[in-house]
Amino acid sequence: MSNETVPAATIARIPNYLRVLSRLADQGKITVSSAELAQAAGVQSALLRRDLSWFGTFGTRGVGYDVTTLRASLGSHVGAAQSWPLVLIGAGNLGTALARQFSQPPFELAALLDVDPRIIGTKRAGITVQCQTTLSEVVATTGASIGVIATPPDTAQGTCDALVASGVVSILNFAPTLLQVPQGVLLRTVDLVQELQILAFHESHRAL
Amino acid sequence: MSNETVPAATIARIPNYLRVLSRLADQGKITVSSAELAQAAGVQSALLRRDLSWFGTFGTRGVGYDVTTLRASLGSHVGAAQSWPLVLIGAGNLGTALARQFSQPPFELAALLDVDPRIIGTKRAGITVQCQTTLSEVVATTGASIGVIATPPDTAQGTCDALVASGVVSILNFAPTLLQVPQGVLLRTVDLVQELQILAFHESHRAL
DNA sequence: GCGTGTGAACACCTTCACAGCA
DNA sequence: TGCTGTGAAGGTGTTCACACGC
Repeated sequence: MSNETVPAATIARIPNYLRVLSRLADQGKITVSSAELAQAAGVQSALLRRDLSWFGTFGTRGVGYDVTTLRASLGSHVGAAQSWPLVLIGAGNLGTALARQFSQPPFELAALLDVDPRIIGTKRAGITVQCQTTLSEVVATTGASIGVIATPPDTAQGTCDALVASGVVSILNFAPTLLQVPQGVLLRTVDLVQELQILAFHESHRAL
Repeated sequence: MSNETVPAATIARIPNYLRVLSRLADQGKITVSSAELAQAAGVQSALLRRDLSWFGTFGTRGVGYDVTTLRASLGSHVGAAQSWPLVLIGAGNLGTALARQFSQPPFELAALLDVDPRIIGTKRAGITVQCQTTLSEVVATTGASIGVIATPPDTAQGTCDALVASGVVSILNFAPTLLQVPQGVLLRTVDLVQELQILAFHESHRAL
């Protein structure tokens, strides 16, 4: 079972489960049933069990799951076992906000870059902003494989190309643009306005 | 066809199509085929046609779609015909970044609120930050039906409750917390770290 | 001939329901 | 008995492939 490809939908839910498990662990809970965990994560219990089954069998029938064990196992499958150095480009408000959120394990902010000479050298979210021209050097020395784009949309493609050129193979894009990347580079775009538009759609169709 | 419920997956793609259509319109393009449009939006042409078919038939066989007509029709179905006043709570870096992005049509930033006395009264993203205690007053006077949460996670639920109490029925949450809302309130949570975790998962499974 | 619109096939994802083990 | 793990069923979303109209 654990050798097939894990569904994308499952992967998207794992971080949720991990967050809930951490909260439960903080509360001192030892074991948890699929029903409880699912409720806290906002999904059906059968779906939770199905999701977990892709990674192995963790539970004890009649009892439930050991909170810390499950968190550790799940985390290791999701890459929480290793540390992920990141390069973040764009130190505006969005970049600064992301820098703060992306400084928690297993992620590690290797560098925060920008092109604006007025903010290069200043500190944002506890890290000194470096000049974007040092990108490939930074990638080489830190071994960062993930790049985050938080630049204005018109410079996003150029930034993306620079990231690819310097050897980054996974890119998370927050600029509202469709980016082109070569084969083999993993790109994920988060469009903040799009989320609002989805909400507006539902809102305007309430009266059905 | 247009009377059934539109799939959530389709709705999530419409903003993409609209963005591409706008770009094409700016470039002076008059008509576009489903193949071109789909390519630019990063989907299969058949999927694009299927998506459009939920809203009506817009194309001309053998020719394609009229760019401006399609954009207008699609936009009207998605709520772009009316204006959406928003209330944004949390004027930190994230809130400020969102405020700027959420000030474009059809959205209108009715108010930017915070609890921190040091930033209340200052300007962020072109709007003066108001005290959060004025929330229900602001909602009442502006008629805002959408609220955006950009506060720290520990105050997010309280903020959410306040939004609901003041009459907001759609909430977009950027705090990494699972929020509870009463029946009838539409909640959408965007977890920025989660996106990064999904990327890390794929990255750590490259060697399959 | 070309490209849309769509029935039908397919793939993916979720839920049901229950066997099996603590 | 209680809860997990999972075959089987059901539902949702995507792709195929082609009839139809320009």
